[in-house]
Amino acid sequence: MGAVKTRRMPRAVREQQMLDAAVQIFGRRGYMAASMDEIAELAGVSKPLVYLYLNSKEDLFTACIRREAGTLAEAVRAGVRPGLPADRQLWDGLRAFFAHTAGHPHGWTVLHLQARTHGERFAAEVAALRAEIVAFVTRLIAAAAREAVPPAPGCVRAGRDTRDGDLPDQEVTGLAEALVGAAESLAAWANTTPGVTSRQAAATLMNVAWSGLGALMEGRPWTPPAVDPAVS
Amino acid sequence: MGAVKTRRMPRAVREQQMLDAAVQIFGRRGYMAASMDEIAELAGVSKPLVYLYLNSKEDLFTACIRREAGTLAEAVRAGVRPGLPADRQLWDGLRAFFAHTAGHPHGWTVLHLQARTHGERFAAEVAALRAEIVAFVTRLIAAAAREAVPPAPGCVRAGRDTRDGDLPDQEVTGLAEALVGAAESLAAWANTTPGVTSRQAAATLMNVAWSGLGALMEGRPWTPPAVDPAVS
Amino acid sequence: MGAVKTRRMPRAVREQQMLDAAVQIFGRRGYMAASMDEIAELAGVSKPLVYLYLNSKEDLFTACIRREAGTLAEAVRAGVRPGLPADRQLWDGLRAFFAHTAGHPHGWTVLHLQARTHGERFAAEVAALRAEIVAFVTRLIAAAAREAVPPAPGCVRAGRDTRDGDLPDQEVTGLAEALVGAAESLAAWANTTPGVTSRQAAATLMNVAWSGLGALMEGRPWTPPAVDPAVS
Amino acid sequence: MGAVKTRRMPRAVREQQMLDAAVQIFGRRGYMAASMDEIAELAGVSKPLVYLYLNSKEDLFTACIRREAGTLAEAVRAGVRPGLPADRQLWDGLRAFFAHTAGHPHGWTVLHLQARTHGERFAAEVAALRAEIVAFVTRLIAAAAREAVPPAPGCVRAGRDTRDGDLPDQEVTGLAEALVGAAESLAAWANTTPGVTSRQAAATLMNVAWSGLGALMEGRPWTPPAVDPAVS
DNA sequence: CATGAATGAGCGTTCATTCAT
DNA sequence: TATGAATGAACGCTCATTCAT
Repeated sequence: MGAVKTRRMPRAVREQQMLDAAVQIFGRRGYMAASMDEIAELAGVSKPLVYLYLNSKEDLFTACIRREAGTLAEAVRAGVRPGLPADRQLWDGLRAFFAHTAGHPHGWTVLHLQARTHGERFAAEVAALRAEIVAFVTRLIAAAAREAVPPAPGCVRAGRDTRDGDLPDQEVTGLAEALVGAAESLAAWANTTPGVTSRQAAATLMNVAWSGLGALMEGRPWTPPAVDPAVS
Repeated sequence: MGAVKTRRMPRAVREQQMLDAAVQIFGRRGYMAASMDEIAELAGVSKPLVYLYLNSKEDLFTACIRREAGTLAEAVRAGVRPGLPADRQLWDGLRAFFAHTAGHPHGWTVLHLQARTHGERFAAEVAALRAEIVAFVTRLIAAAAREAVPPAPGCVRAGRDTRDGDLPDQEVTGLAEALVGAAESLAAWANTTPGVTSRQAAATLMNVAWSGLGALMEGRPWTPPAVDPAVS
Repeated sequence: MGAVKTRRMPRAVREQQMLDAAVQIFGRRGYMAASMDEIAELAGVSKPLVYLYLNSKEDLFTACIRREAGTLAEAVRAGVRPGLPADRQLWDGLRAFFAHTAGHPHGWTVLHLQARTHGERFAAEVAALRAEIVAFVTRLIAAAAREAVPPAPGCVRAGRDTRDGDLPDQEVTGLAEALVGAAESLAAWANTTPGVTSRQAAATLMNVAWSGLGALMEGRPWTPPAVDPAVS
Repeated sequence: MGAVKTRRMPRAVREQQMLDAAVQIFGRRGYMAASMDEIAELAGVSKPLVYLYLNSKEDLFTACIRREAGTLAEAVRAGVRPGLPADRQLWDGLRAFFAHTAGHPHGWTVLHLQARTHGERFAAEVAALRAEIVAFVTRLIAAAAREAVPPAPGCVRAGRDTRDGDLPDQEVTGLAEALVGAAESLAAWANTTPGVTSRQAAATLMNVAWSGLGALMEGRPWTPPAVDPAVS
């Protein structure tokens, strides 16, 4: 392990090596437990060079987060073709997401666990990525609602108006949050459970999510029990 | 701030004070950034006493995790009445889960973020809790399937056999994982987004999840597109 | 060298040992070149203890400056008896000053050289001491002027009014500055030149200074040549 | 800021640019806090070139000291015309000294503060300059004594023989030391106190010093009190 | 002549942990 | 029971200095 000691590399290359090493160490040990010494050694350079190029531990961590967030977002974006129906887009996005996280476990750990655990400054970096994905999912849900709506012109389903605005914004966001959380959870599960492919994980999620959304939008929601006064 | 300085407390009480302080500090600062000095000070005792009772930082953290996992599990257990229908049990469990995490933010942070980011040793502790919850949800899903299946004896739904075993174990576990992940994500969302109550979060989740499960078990799953040979 | 390793000392004692060591090292190496390691070793304690008691290198240096400035000021104050004539007070003050600086060379170096060379923050600390001494000298000069004035009641010397206000404030301050600077210079000279006692140094300075002041106050100043237009 | 980037300069010029930059940085930050990076950048050259021309930080600092000492000495020398009376020579020398230090504050800081605070090696460099100035002043005092002595042939002043040898060498040196110290102190005072010109500072010093010397040489010294046996 | 790339060595600071009382 | 006193070990960061081109 540890890059072959090749001297005199151009700066850009060295920087990527350092980021590779840093993502690995940060993913394994966590931000605080990771030592710059270990990162430098794994990158095959001396510590001062890491500081020369990346300034500080904080900046290095931020650079890791940005790079990993960028490649993950790009992977999902590349997996989705905008023209297709909403369910197909979601399916493709999920497949790309599971595939990328499975292929970059350290990067995923950095984004999913480490960045959110060590200070607002880092959490904010990932929050942008998450917000982008949640927005993407939100758009798909809205699109699905629109596609699903016009069953019969003039038809009104049981006491509910079923135009797009059928689902309040906040509920849509909540649904997107739930879906993203489920996906994150399944990614970890699929990546650590032998015998589960990322395709199966995606299928499982689509199954429950898309059907649930359909039922929801067709006006067949699950009804909570009347408020139990003892629990509020 | 900090417990009132009362001398000569029985050991059990002192230990709880220390754990209270530790959970708070670990939750606020994270495992590594938390200092034994600060914990001892907040607990109102001297540092050697912390070591006398709890041996080391690792052991102290483990004790925190165990206690918080125990109280969370107990809260969920207490919220559910076994005799009721599966959907009601799930609803009650979710409500209890959201309520407890909202009421113990430091404890929840310790379990959800800190314990999973600082070494296998701690992650394993929470994994046990998560496994218990996933198992609980898995049982409910299975029960729901059983309840849903025999709608009319002799009825056979479109080409699929719809007994319990209809859904393979692995898929059920996957569904449970997804549901738990969605719940975790929604807990964070509801706890940090103003205007969203934990009840609404629970309702949103039940809506999509239960409807989705119903559709699944009635043999109307979402069908993935045929494998695109170009992407595998 | 280095205190005998005596364990478990009360805090106040240890702090003085640390300050002793720090003054010595700071005096010898300068603020920046002094290492906390060396100071701790000379004090006979571990480095963390130095930080526990004195917080940081800056604070340690400040503490050194304050202590040395305090003892020097105290020594001068103790050497002067307020009731005596101005020349006697100045003489006693000089003797005390030379004696103290000769007896505490490291402390004097810290005050005179190091503190003024390493940042405004430290310079300001010594400035207070210096201001006190300059003020003391200023008072003596003014007193001398008052004593010298009434040679004959009604007598007016050549075109100059010879009350106290005779010498403008700024000039008095300048004189005090000059005298203090001369004293500092002579202290270094006497302390490093073999065969020169601090008594001789004091006598030399009194000789020129007091006579000069006398001449000045009697209205026989040295007259600068007319302004040479070539030099401005 | 920083020299315009002009390539291919002759070595001598480049060296001067480096020394200019170094004096400025050393003066501002102090010897240890000054970084070769900053100096090279301010000089507009790359760091290896600084090492190529000036070997090391120590050598660079030494070169700075030598150059600044040289220009200061030269300025004083140029300000004094040997044929004139001693008091006029001293006055001119002081004026030149104050003017040069005021005009080269970084250089003066390097000589007066930095060089004396960072090791014998550098202190010795400035000591040479100081010795030269002290020697110059010593000569002037001696000349003044000679001028002052033969006021009236045959005249003998109160019990003291007043030829040149009247003042022992050591005392003359001490006087010169005092005067130089006073000048240094006044230079700092005049350069930092608004409303005080270097001309006033010089006048103040001449006033007290020359009158004092005069009184001294005319055999009217200040007499120290009898040794107080209690104090030694 | 000039520089981008690279490092050995060391420093200020902190922290979990223990001893002696 | 409880604590003031003390430390070994490590970490983030910087800097003077040198290759290789």
